[in-house]
Amino acid sequence: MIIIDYKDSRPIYEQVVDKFRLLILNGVLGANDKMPSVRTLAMELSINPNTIQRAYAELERQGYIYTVKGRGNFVSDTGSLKGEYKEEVFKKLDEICDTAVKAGISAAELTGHIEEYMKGEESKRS
Amino acid sequence: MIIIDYKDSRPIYEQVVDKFRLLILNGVLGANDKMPSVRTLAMELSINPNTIQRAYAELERQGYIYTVKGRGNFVSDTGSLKGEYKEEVFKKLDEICDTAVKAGISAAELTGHIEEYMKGEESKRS
Amino acid sequence: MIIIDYKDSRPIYEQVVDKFRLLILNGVLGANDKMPSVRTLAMELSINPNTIQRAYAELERQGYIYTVKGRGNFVSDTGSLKGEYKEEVFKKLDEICDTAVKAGISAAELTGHIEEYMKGEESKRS
Amino acid sequence: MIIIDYKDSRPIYEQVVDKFRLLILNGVLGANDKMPSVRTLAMELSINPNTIQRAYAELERQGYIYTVKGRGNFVSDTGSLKGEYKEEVFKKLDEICDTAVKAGISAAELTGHIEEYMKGEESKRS
DNA sequence: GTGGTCTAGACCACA
DNA sequence: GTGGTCTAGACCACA
Repeated sequence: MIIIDYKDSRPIYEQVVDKFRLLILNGVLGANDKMPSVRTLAMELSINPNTIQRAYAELERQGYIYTVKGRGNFVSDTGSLKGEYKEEVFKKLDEICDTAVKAGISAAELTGHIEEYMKGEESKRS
Repeated sequence: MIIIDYKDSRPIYEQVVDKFRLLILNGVLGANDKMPSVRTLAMELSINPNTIQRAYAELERQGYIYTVKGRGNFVSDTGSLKGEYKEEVFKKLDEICDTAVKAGISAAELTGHIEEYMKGEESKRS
Repeated sequence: MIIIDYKDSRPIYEQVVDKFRLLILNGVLGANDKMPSVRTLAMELSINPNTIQRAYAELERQGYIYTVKGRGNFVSDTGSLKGEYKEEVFKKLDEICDTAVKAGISAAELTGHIEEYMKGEESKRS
Repeated sequence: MIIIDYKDSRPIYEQVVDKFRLLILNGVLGANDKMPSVRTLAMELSINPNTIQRAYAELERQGYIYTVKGRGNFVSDTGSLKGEYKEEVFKKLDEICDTAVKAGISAAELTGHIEEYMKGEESKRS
């Protein structure tokens, strides 16, 4: 379900956070589903439990999961999360576009590329 | 000419690199212009000279500047750089869009947002 | 009668204790009333019986209930309990106010806020 | 400057966070002041550096400090923080008052006690 | 069994 | 020197 990319420069705990965010946002993990236990997942991924712990703590802080002491971690209601995630994505896009324009790339080139790319992806999936 | 944002989480050398890339790409610094000396710039920004050194090394590695021993650093021909920079930006955009789609955000929302945003920016500048 | 909030970060046994303390203090449960049996309540709330056991032990320790072997748990006389509870609340309030003042919030702001808030609550109930 | 209370049930990292929040909010530590280095503070308090690290990470997340890689941690502008802290305190007070009222303590008793207490504290300081 | 905290110690990026 | 990440391993509270 989750694969760590050791060549990725991002820290492991962040990769774990991102993987679970996707799984939760697109409904693979539904509200109140039980997350794998810290120890189990640590074993599965051959990662130290502390690292998983940190990822789960971050997921909880962001509202993706909640902890019941002695029982485990569970997925929260996805309700407002999708909106927040969208804002996050939009903000990243805006920043990239801003600096791109400053570097002399035209707005038309940027929007053109994205539309092109998304069409390509769409046709791949269909 | 260059301002460091200490509250930015990115390392200082990376901020310096990015600032110069923009200055070179949009022509503020032209081909064969002399870069400020490592020591001077370090003093100006109250930064460790090692950090500037590292930024310059990175700029040279990416082909934005070249070094003449004993004389200093100079801006390269911008020729191919703009194309490479564009590729870099496009790649970043594609990655963000990919994960966004995986999280359940539709392609239409993404392209829609970007077009909207770029139009807003364009009208601000005009 | 009792609802557990799994998203609450406090341990379950503590939530159970607090709920019963309120029920006893405001008279919903009167002196010598029988408490639900450990097993029954555990079933009702889908909670581990050990957890209820622990909550009851804590309630007994604080004097809110007493145990009769073989017969069950019963509510104590509320007599002195209300006074103790009040002390407890006052102590918590004092601590919060102390640190607030240390952080630079004025005493007037604190008392002002509380009066304001209580008036609002009072009017809601009437 | 900072003292850990091992009898306090709260985790060490949380105590460190709270101590620094007070120092920053009431101006003992001003904007852009350097925080003690993780290692130094760890030595001083005979605490593991990881624990300090965690406290600092939390302080950064809450906006009290910012990190400059390779340089250290620095105090942020206190501007909006005081307002947020006040909200936090008010929320805690409201919750306590709510449950107190549910337990049968009158609003008048609560506000009366606080006013009384704050007056007492005020006269101590003057 | 489940998560939370902490220590000891290592290694890395950055300045 | 400074912070950031990670491992190994221990101990505790809670269910």
